[in-house]
Amino acid sequence: MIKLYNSLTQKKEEFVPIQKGKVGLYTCGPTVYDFSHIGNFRTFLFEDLLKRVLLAFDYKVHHVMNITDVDDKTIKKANDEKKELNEITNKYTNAFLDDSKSLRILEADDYPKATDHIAEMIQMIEVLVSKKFAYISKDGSVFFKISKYSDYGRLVNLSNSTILNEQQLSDEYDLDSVNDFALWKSHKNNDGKVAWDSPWGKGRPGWHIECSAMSTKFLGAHFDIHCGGVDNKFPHHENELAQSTCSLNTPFVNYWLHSEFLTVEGKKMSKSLNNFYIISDLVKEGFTYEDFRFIVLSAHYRSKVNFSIKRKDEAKSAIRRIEEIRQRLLGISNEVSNTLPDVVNDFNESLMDDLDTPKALAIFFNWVRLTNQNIDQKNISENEAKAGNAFVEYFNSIFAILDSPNVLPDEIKSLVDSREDYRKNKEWKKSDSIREKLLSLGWKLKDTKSGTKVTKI
RNA sequence: GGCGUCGUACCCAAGUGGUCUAAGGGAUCGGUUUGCAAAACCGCCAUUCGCCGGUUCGAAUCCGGCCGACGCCUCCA
Repeated sequence: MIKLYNSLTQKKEEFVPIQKGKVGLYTCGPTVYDFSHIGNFRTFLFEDLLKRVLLAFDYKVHHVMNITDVDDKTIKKANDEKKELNEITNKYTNAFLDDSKSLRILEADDYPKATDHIAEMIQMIEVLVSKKFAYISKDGSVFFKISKYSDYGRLVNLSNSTILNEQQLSDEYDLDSVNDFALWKSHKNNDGKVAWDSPWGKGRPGWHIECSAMSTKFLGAHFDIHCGGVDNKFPHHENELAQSTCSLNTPFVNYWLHSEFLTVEGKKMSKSLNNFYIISDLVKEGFTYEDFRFIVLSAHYRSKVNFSIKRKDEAKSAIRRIEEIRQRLLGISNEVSNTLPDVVNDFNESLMDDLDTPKALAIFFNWVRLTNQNIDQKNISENEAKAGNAFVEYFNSIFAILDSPNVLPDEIKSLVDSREDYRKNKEWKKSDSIREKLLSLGWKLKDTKSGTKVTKI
C-alpha cells in the first residue's frame, strides 16, 4: 500500500484511488512566459517520480498537466517584446516540453492550455455567480467571495475568520474582502488584444479558474491527486479547491501533494543573487540531465534539496557506480530474468513510504556493494546476475538516470583494438598513449579479466 | 504578527521512542588488486544527531526554552 503525505490533512495517508487500479493525476504546469528554471523542474521531477512509482505498482495513471498561457506575466512579456501573446507562449511551451523530454520526464496524457478552455471557465464562473459564491464588481470583473465558503484556508491551516480579519482595506479594490480573488478580470488597456467575450463583458480569466475548469474536464469533478510546489498551496490551490467545491458540490481532490523548494547553495534561487539556473545553464556547466535528476532524487521531495554546481561530480560518480555494476552483471549474463532479488522488497517499501527516494537509493547502493563483493569473489550465479539485471532495470524505471548502453563508433573500436595488440606485446608506452588519446576523445578504458571495457564519459 | 518547516560527519542525505556505539552516496587518506591505470573490494571517516533543560528503564527521535536557517500569509515550483 502506497502512503502519501496529504497536505489537506497534514499526515501520511494510505493511498486509495477512487476507482480501483486507476489514478487521476493533475499537476500544475508551467506559466509559459519564460524558460522554466531548475526549481520548477524540481517539482516536475517530483511529479514524474510519483507517476513512475504509481505505474510501477500497476496503476493506470491519467496524467493532466496544464499550460498557463494567459496571465499577467505572459501578457507583460508579450507587451515588453512587442509580440503576439501566442508567439511568446508557443516559444516557451516548446522549450518546456523539450526540457521535460531531455530530463526524461514522462509525457502527460494531456497538456490543456488555458486559452483553449475559456468557455469551460466562463461556465464554471456562471455557476458560482448563480450560487452566490461569486459577485460582479463595477468594472465587470467577477470575484469569489471567500466568506461564503467556510472551509476556506484549510490547505494552509488558516481559518476563514483569520483570513477575513486580516485586511480591512477593501474599498479601493471594490471588493467585499481583499482576500476575495478574481475569477474573471475585466479588460484593461495593458491587456491589448488579449480578451474574450463573457456574460460580464470583455475580459480574461483569473489565474486559478483554469485549473478548476480543466482538471474537471479531463479528470472529472472528483479525482485522486493534485500536485504542485509548496508555494502553490496558497493561494492557488486553496482557491481552486474553493471554486471547484462550491461549483460542483463534490470533494474535488482526495490527495494534495506538494514538493519543497530547491535551494542553490542554501538560498532560494533569485536572479539578484545570481544563483538562478535554467536547464540549459546546467548543460553549459557540464551537467547531464541525469546528473540533475540524481541530485533532485537524492533528497526527499518534502525537504529542500540543495543544488550546487559543486555537486556535479558527486552525481557523476554515483551514476558511474551504478553504470559499473550494470556492466559487470551484463558481462556475466545479458539476460534479464522475471524475478528480482529479495532486496527489491525493501526498495519498494521505501518508495511506498511517501516516495522515500534517499532511502531507496541507500538500499540500492547497499545491494550494489554486496553484489560487487560477490562478483569479486566469483560467488555469483548466472541466475543471480539475471535477477541483478532485472533489478538495475527496475531501478532505472523509477530513477531514470542510466543511459542506454554505448555503441562504439568504428574509429574508437579500431583504436581500442590496436591498443589491445600493443598490450599483448607488452608495448606499454604505445598502449598507454592510445589510452590517453581515447580519454581525450571522451572514452574511458578499463582492462578487466574479461577484456577491455570502454565507457563514454 | 499569524501559520508552518528545518538544523544529523568535510559535502549531500535517510532515520523520528529500544534492532542507532546513526543508513547510503560523494570527497580525502591507507590497503588489496592491476604491467601501470581504471573499476571493484577492505579499512579510516558522528559514543554522536544546533544548544540547554525535562519526560522516560531508555531520546537524534517526545515536551519546554534558547540560538540559527527557511517558506507561506494574493498570482513565486
